[in-house]
Amino acid sequence: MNIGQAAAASGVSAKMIRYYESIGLIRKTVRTESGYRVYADHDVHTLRFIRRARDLGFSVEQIADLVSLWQDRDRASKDVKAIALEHVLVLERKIQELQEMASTLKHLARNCHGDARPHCPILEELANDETAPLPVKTDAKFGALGKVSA
Amino acid sequence: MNIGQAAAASGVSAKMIRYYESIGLIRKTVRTESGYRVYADHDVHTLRFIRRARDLGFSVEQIADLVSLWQDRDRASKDVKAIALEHVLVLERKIQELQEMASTLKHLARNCHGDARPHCPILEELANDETAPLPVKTDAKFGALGKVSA
DNA sequence: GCTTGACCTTCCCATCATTGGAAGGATTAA
DNA sequence: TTAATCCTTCCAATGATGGGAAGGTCAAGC
Repeated sequence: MNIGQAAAASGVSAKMIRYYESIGLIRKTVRTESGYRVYADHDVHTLRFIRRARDLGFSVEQIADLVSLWQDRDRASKDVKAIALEHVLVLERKIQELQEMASTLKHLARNCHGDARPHCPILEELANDETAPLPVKTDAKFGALGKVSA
Repeated sequence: MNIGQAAAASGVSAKMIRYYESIGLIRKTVRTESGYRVYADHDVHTLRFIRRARDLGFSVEQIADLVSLWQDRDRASKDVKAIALEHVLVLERKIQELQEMASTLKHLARNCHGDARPHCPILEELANDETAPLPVKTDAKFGALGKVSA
């Protein structure tokens, strides 16, 4: 099986298969005399596993861990579960972040007439200086006020 | 005001201020004789606006639109509202995607003992070939079966 | 056998917003 | 004067993916 067929059979693009090989997520395959990569059914099986994990939002690094646990007959299921639950936490943190953005925006939009007039609470809120930004990297080591005399 | 002070006052890092300038999101500032960028209060105000928009997840491109609407006294609030609501849609789509991932994973994790034994429904599901992947770019133009005879 | 088109190879570039760091000049306080 | 701090520009990296060029290979049809 060539890479294109493996791609179609696994749902992982040929580009990504080569990439996964280059970063060591999957092993280098046998090549034909002319240099074409050759894949067997079990390679496609692995690619499908990777594809499913990717669809669940796992990072390539986590996928590498999952693949190696998958191929380890003596794995402990708690190791797999730990990766999954850690990822759930990340997902839920992200979800909450996005929900906060969305609800703020919906609130602002609800109060915006959305007509031809210029008055707009959305812009007003964005321009609102009362909303203090958190500290941030400034390039300067002691912030806007200079070094506080110790 | 130097860039570091503008950064501390706005919550946008000096690095990003330079970047925003380079891509044209903000105007080039006056410089001192020695080349230091000089910022005024209204620049900080703009940077805070940008920072607030960024915190709400707007892309730089959208922020550029918002800034220009903000500075246009004759804007129509519907133009602002359209950008905001479009972004809400994107956010909600993303939220749903992440929620599906999280709920699948939680379901799988609930059924995984998470002990020292190797049996693991999480890995089983990832390895499940029944879950058909969607079509994907393969590098090949006619998929795994070759060109269908027309 | 030769042409053609589909397929493969490697290599480089772009994305998006952001950070890191190097090399070197400017400013400022002690 | 010196040392610390800040500024400058430029280059690189992130993560996962796609785009595309330049060129070699393979299979089908004439």
